[in-house]
Amino acid sequence: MIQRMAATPTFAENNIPEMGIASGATPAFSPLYQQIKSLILQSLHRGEWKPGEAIPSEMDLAVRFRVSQGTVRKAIDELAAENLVIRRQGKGTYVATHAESHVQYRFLKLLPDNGDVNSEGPAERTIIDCKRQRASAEVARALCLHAGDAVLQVRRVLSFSQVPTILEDLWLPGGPFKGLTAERLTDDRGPMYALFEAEFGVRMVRAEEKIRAILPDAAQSLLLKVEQTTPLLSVERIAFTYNGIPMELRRGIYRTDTHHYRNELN
Amino acid sequence: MIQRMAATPTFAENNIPEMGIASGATPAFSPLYQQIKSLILQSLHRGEWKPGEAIPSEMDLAVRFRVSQGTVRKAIDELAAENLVIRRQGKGTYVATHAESHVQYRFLKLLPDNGDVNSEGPAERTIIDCKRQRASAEVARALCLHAGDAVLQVRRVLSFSQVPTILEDLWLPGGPFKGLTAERLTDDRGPMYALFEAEFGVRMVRAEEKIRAILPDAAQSLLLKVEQTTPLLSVERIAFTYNGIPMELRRGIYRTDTHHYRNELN
DNA sequence: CAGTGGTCTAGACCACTGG
DNA sequence: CAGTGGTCTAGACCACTGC
Repeated sequence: MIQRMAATPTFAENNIPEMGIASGATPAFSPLYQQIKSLILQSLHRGEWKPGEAIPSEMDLAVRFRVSQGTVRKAIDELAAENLVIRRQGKGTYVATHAESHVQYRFLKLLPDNGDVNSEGPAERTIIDCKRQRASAEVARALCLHAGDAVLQVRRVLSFSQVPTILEDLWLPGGPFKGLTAERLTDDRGPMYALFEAEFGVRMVRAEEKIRAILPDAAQSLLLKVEQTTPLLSVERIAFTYNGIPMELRRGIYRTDTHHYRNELN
Repeated sequence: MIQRMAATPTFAENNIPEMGIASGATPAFSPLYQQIKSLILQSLHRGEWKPGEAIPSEMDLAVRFRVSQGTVRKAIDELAAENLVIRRQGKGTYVATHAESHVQYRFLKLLPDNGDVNSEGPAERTIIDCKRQRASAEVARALCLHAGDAVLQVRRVLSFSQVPTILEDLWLPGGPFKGLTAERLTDDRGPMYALFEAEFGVRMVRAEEKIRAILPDAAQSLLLKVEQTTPLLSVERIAFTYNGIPMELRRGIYRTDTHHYRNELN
């Protein structure tokens, strides 16, 4: 239900029954373009347009929502700023994807010390483990599940130029990722998040990381082939889908003698 | 020199001689609002409006630059998105400042593990050293100076609840920071970047950090009161002013047993 | 060429602030 | 109340894409 601020000359008291927003109590007022934005967001979440596909043109959306093109434009501007959508002049607006994103590995901030990302080629990936489990209290909290719920745990190593550099443990909610196997992961090339989109319809949109310095335990030092006295970067990530629902807990351990974690502050 | 895309009905071939952009060869075409944005940027850089002050209203700027309010608006939108300026409805648009920013310590991403920032109170700061020096090759490169140029080096410790948690070394270009002394730093309360604004007219706008895990050397472990076997976070920061000129090199060493470095990915 | 996003304008009205 | 930023519309034209 779209609410207008007040009577406007052309569309006084105009409302569209666009897919009911649960139709509960009318939410606190928000600007038209925000309402449009969240309608588009719902369509993205619902999979009306898949990653990589074009969404309708601004004019089409304006007609559909019965607002001016400028209002749709402002909504899409925000979605583009949040990397949910990509505008291509002369072509259209496309649903962002982790595949062919050309900023592949968008969430991986580890770079080689000699800035050239291409010098080392793509990461070699080794799946060490992929098993179904019950969520520990800690994992359940991070993923908004109940302790004991089914989760998938994956462990893998990423190597650059044959040097094992990253050891990662992932926990994924069992429901959305039903059917994920070690083979599926091993066979795949390209970012893991691209596979999640294509196979499970789960698109990661935003993430939070907590970073610490640690020493590896015995198993970790073995897998990364470093001494147990080598300080390593511990990176705990929670990744979210469209509606801010956490869909992945990831604990990475990074070697930082030849690489570094790069961050930009604004 | 403002260049318009082509003849527009009202302002055909209209140009303003607003403060010459070095007047060199006309730069490749850019949209009007980008030109306005960079004119405003120059005024900020030049100090026409100081941090915390209001800039002219959108209407005033529109008149001054002879464009419509909407175009000025779009320019200011981008400046606001980059945190260079803050909009306050009903009041005006203000030059952003590190003082009273209410997101104080905007660039400090270290948080206590029990999310509550207020539980530990403000950081206690101890200046250990502040001396004039000649830039090493490495420092010179980071600050775009020549090796041997005058730089200021500062070393300080930040403690939370009496626990020394951060050890920082700073290098600042000698020119812009002429007159900075240990006393000036010690007497000051509030963020260091706020002092830089107020006393030296240097506003930090953006920064890049390289993060690694390290073990402290003898001096560092002494100052932070940790064993030399305790892994610590090494954070190397280069901070930039308006025009992307590097004005600070900072090497921080963070304890991460009670705190963590928090990052958001989009 | 038609269709898309990108820029620019002009004008109306709203919401908020402070005197 | 006047002045500010915030929203919304309508319409013109530009730049780019692909047929």
